[in-house]
Amino acid sequence: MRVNTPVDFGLMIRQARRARGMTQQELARAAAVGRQWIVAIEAGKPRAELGKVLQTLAALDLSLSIHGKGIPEVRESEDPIEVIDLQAVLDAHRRTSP
Amino acid sequence: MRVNTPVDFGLMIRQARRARGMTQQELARAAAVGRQWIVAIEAGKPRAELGKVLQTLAALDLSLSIHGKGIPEVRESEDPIEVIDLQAVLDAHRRTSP
DNA sequence: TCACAATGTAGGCGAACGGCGACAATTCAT
DNA sequence: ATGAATTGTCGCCGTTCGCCTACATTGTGA
Repeated sequence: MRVNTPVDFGLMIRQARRARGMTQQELARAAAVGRQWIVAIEAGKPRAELGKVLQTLAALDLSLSIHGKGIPEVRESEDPIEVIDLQAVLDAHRRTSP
Repeated sequence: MRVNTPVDFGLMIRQARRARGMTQQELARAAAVGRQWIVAIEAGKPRAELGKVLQTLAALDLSLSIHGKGIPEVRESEDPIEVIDLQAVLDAHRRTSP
């Protein structure tokens, strides 16, 4: 889902936290932040620091993607998809089951 | 592309800015932040405030998406995806590169 | 309904923010 | 090679952060 504002982040974090049955206290510990910081970010605090936001998303096993002109779809270092020689697979299949 | 750390944000912002032929000064004005703030965020400052980061992405016409368990794929109000006639695209491709 | 957990709020504290101006360093075109 | 544009760094300053403790509020289950 797209996130455009700090309020969006708050809603998403709260939703994901609840989906995992976590309390604010638990999430705070998992993300290494104070409990009131969770309260604040879930309320959409715009001046929250970026690093803690990312820590929190990670603690919730959420991932962020960025899109737009000039941004490649994937990074080299990102887990590459397996390369398959479709032709070879098909050939092999034809040989075994004609 | 996935972004996991503040450094990732910095790289993406710089890349998008250059892809648009903008100077740090111009981006700073467009995002309503100081020029030194752009310097800092592009360097990966972890304690930058969330709101300004989002302003900057908006100024670059970049969009953020969040994914994970408990997060719906799209929001009701989100702009619908373009409908593509795959068959037509494939037909055209076959004609140009048989 | 009642008690307890979960969540939201307030004040105090040291630390860091981000804007600004000024200056160095780097990049780039001519 | 040289000069301008772009980018990076420094210090000052008022503001805000985020953590903490403690207390108010809301929610939830027995």
